[in-house]
Order: sequence, then C-alpha cells, then structure tokens
Amino acid sequence: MKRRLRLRKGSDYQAVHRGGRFWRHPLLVLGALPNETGVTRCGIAVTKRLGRAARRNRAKRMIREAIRARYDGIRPGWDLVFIAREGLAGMSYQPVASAVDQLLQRAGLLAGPATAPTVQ
RNA sequence: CAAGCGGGCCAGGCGGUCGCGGCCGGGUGUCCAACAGGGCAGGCCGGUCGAGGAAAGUCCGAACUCCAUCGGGCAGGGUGCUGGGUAACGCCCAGUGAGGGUGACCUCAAGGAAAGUGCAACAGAAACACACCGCCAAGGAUUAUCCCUAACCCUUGGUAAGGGUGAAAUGGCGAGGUAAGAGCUCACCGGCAACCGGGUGACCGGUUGGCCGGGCAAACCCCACCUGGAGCAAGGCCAAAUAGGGGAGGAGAGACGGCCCGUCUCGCUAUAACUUCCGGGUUGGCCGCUGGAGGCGGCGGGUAACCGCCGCCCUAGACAGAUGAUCGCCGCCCCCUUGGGGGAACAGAAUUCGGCUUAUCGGCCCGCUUGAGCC
RNA sequence: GCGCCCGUAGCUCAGCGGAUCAGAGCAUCAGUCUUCGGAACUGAGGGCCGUGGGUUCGAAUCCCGCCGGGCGCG
Repeated sequence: MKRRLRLRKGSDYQAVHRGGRFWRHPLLVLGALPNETGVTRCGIAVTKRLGRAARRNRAKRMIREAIRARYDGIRPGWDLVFIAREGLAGMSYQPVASAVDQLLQRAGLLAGPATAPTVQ
C-alpha cells in the first residue's frame, strides 16, 4: 500500500475518531470519515494488548494485505481507520480478510455496480 | 546396543505471480524559474539489496555526543581465589581450592572473624571463659558393730573422659598416664607456624616445632581495585511561527590565522555586548545513520580465550514505521494409509559494538563416560 | 531510551530486616439470639508468602536470575 494512500498524521486519526462513523466486528472496528481529496486513505491501529512486536506486525500485515486486495473496489474520498481488537491475535489470514469484507459492505463503502450512487 | 556427559552448527530449499521500503540508472507528466535547478514527501520502467540467534529482557561494559570539571580527598555505588585475554567489563580462557557424581563431568560472590561492634529463638549447666547429672579428693554429721571400713547427706575443691540439650559444645581416634581426668605424653589424621623445595601466582609437597581455644561478614564493617552526570527523543543545521517579554550574572565576547601568541569586529558602568534560567511558539525537513574494536578464507604464534600478517567481500537503515498474500516441486514429522490431509518453534531491526540472561519445533556433526552382549 | 514501585487467605492489606509470627478487616460456613430474616455475639475452615536457585543451623524477610502487573521522565 503506497505511502500517499495511508493515514500518516496523528491529527488525521483524531479527526476520524471524533467525526467519523464506526462499524464493529468481533475482530475489527472500522471508522470512516469523508475527506476532500477524492482519494481514500487507510490507517491501521493495533494496541499493545495484542502482544509484542512480532504479533502486532503480523496483525497489521494481514489487515494491510486484505485492504490492498480490495482497494480498487472501495469508493474514493474517505479516510478509513481499521482498529484490531484483541480477538484478532493469533488468527490466520482468511478470517481477517472476511472481517474486512463484512465491514466494508456494512459501511456501504464498496462501489459495487448495483448500489452505486456515485459520491459527488 | 542402552543410559548419559561435554562442545559446535543449522533455523527448510528452489522457482513463478501480485504487492512494500532503501539505493542506483533511464526516460517523462505537471508547477515554479530567464537559465542553472527545484517542488509535487510526484508518477512510470529496469536493476540491486532487504531481520535474528536470540534482533528480546535492558542486567553489565564500551564507542559516540552534550553538560560539568585546577588538583587531590571524602561520601555513595560496584567488584572480590590466581594468572592471562580484551578498547572495556560483573565477560571469556587456563589453572588453584572446596563441594557433588561410579564416571565422562558439573557447581561455587571463593579476600579478612587474635581491628572493632553486633547476632544465634527454643532446648541446654554453659553459645565464650560453662559444672546439671556424673567421676575424684579433703573435711564434717548420721547409720551399720567399738575400730578398720562401707553407704548416704552437707561443705570446699579438682575434672570436660561419660550422660543429657542443641544446627553448633573449644581438634578426631587409639594407647600410655592419673586420685579422677585433661595434647599431660606418644602414634596416625586434621588445622597452625617456621624452614626447605617446586610454581609468574593462587597454591602444592617435605621436614621440624608446639598442642593450637567456635559460627555468621549475600550483619555493620576492614582491606584492595574501579567509578563525574546524562543519553541518538544525545547533539547539530535549516525553514516556519509566536514573542520582541521577565529574573539572575555581567567586562569582556566573537571570528580568522596560527605549535601559547597575533590580527580584525563589537562592547566597556549601562535602556550594557554576552551567558544562563523562566515564559511564549513550532509536532515540518536535513544531518547524526551505518564501512565497523566488520565478516569470510589462508598462513603463523599461543594449551586456550585471543593476537599478528596476507587476500577477498560490502551485507537493512524505516519515521503511523518496509519482509506480506498466493501457487508448484523437493526434503522432514504425524494421521487414515490406492490416493490424500495436516504440521514446522521462539520470535522481528530503530545510534553502533562486546558480553550475560531468558524463550525456542526439530535436525545434523564431533569428542568422551558407564553398563551389557559378541568377536 | 532511562528510572521507580508492587506480587502474602476469595477481596483489601499488615508482618520487612531472621525462629511458636504467617496475622487483621470484609467475605464463607456453623452455633447463640429471633416466629423467620437482618444486625450483634461466639467459633471454625481457608495461604507452595509470584517463580527458580543461593547464603544460613534456620528465609515471607538477605542475595541473584526470571515471570506478571502498575507508574513516572525525556
């Protein structure tokens, strides 16, 4: 995932946290806030409760890979934050990928042809 | 063959596809600019490199940077057999001593207890100068038969052999000796001192002497050695932004050249240069940032740790923080066993090294010990 | 990157410089009281002192190594 498609500032994360909507899943929480750049940027947050460095890196890599595989299907113009919950520690890739799928679908961020009211 | 001891090594391999980070190269979109060039933490293509033996815990030691510092000492902290290795160490190697194991081997903070202070519950007479029961001697009273004598009691004294207490009782054991005993004397053993011999040394061996008077310093302490403080968020540069404020010190400060002195600039009794602290602003960029007490191989020195010389190699440098996803074949382990299915640890760089400690599926190699069988 | 503190009964804590010293309060259980319950009173049970070593005659206590939890500074 390229650097300009990531959330990189603490203030960006705080903006999503304050002004965004949230959807919950046993493994993940998704927060979303529309931005004005026309580009969807994503950020990942993992608490220390998931374990030490190796486990937290593993969680971030799985989430990042799941987003990368679906990025072309996500509507543009949103700031997204994926927060790993404690149940995600030790999971394999497939459940994480389906959790990302469910969250994006419930949030209505998938730009499928059926429901495409084309944001601006 | 079985059981075991010590040491070393590996951390699945090869190849596709889609992605990520650093560096190099190519050409190029757009913006700024007269050009040079730069910005969009630009985009594209190609090449190359891309986690560990512990990267971990942060328990020690250093390098590096800043601050402090005339010199020396005290306090505080640390280390503690000897010799060597090292940049240094609380690490490593080789020895010594003590303890454990049939053995290969393993473990040990292992200086000082006649410098001083302190501690040891309960039990016991006593945990420092100790006599409870004993044993022995002298004197006295009573009883037995008048004496000799014997028993028992009292007083005084001797005695540490025996009993008993305890974790520990002032060397052990045997013989002589004695009123009874006692290193009082003797042999052996243990410890101490002196001398001789060996060793760089810790220490070891021998001879002689004398009979030698406990434990705990991971209790205070004494002795020897080491030790200024902070940490890459160190520290430096640029840009932006706020304020042009307050307190203290204050006669020198800065630059350049240069082997300790010169030259230049600013300032010199104050609304004062300059230094420092507080207050206020900034969460942007760059340097430090990876070539090093570096790896690999050979030769030489050394018992070894390690050192010297020569040759070859360059091997992560991120900043919301790069190694992921998926497929095929081979190798290892497990399960039903045509064929297939499942598993493969502990864990991830963050200034850099040297150690220690801890976590770890499985596998390989070398040396050695004990026991059994066979030749 | 530095620095500090705490792990003792189900819970909250004492015991911190060595031994009949493993304790207190709440909670639990039993009994007394009451028609019943609560309160009160009496009594009982319950602890590898986080873990592994070491020093010592003897360790919750002293020393070392780990594990878990919490806090502070830049």
